[in-house]
Amino acid sequence: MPELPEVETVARGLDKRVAGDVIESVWLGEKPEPLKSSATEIAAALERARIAKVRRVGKHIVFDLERVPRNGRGKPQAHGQWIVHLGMTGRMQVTQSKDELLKHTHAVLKLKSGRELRFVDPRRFGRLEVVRFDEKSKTGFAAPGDEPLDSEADRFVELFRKRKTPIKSALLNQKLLSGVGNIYADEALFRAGIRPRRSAASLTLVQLRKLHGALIEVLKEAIALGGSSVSDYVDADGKEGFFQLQHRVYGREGEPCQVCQIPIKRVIIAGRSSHYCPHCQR
DNA sequence: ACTATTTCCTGGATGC
DNA sequence: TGCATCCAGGAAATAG
Repeated sequence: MPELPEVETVARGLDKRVAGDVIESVWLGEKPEPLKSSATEIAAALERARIAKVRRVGKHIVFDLERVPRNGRGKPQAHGQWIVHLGMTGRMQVTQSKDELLKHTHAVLKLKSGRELRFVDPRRFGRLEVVRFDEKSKTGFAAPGDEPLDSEADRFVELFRKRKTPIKSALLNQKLLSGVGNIYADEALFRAGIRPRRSAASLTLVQLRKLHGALIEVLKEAIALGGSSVSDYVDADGKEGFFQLQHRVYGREGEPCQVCQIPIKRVIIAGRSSHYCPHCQR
């Protein structure tokens, strides 16, 4: 499941491989498509655009697009952005055009280098959209919440301290922080020693600060290992991540806690599996 | 203004 | 072996 560390890994891989390349043509799959923008809008924004940069914003992959003047001279102009959300099973591939098309391929971009950039998503939870710049506005895509890795402790505390909802739900709320999903919410709560059902408002300042530190720590460690491969996540090179081996609670229901040996519990909060140690987390 | 619940979607796992 | 059912979950939509 692509959360912040997985999307960061994919975006870095894509930037390394396709930045500087030019999109020559776009194919989009049959309806119903996982599109937020219309197919026409997407094709119009992408065709003949140069990929200046690929980066992550929240759980979104942002392709910064430029247009090169028709005569080939003059500076490329910032033109718009292509936003890809991988959902649960979404995947970006950089392939040769002769490579076999995977089932559930919803978008194929032909690149000037002869390669293709493909979006594959069996479960169709992913989303594609474009943001086009004009003379007046070059406001790019912005995630609804704060970037977890850039968040300051004081700001983090302020975001959460008045919420009555369980801290687990608050961590998953993209309007507060953008990028945290089920795995890293559970892992951060374990590291901070906080039970997922505790209401955010009931936590002390010390606990909230500890959670802030734990979240940044676990996200950074996960990025360093290329993210977590559970179900079918792979990066832009088709390689799996390794952070799933470091999970201390997620997906470990019934296994002994690595700290106290008490079995890890699993409960449902806000419709999501939540894993925790009943002894270490209070 | 918040918070909680439902819905979307398909492959893989499980049960009888 | 085969068929039905359940489950995973991000975020938008809906309801309270």
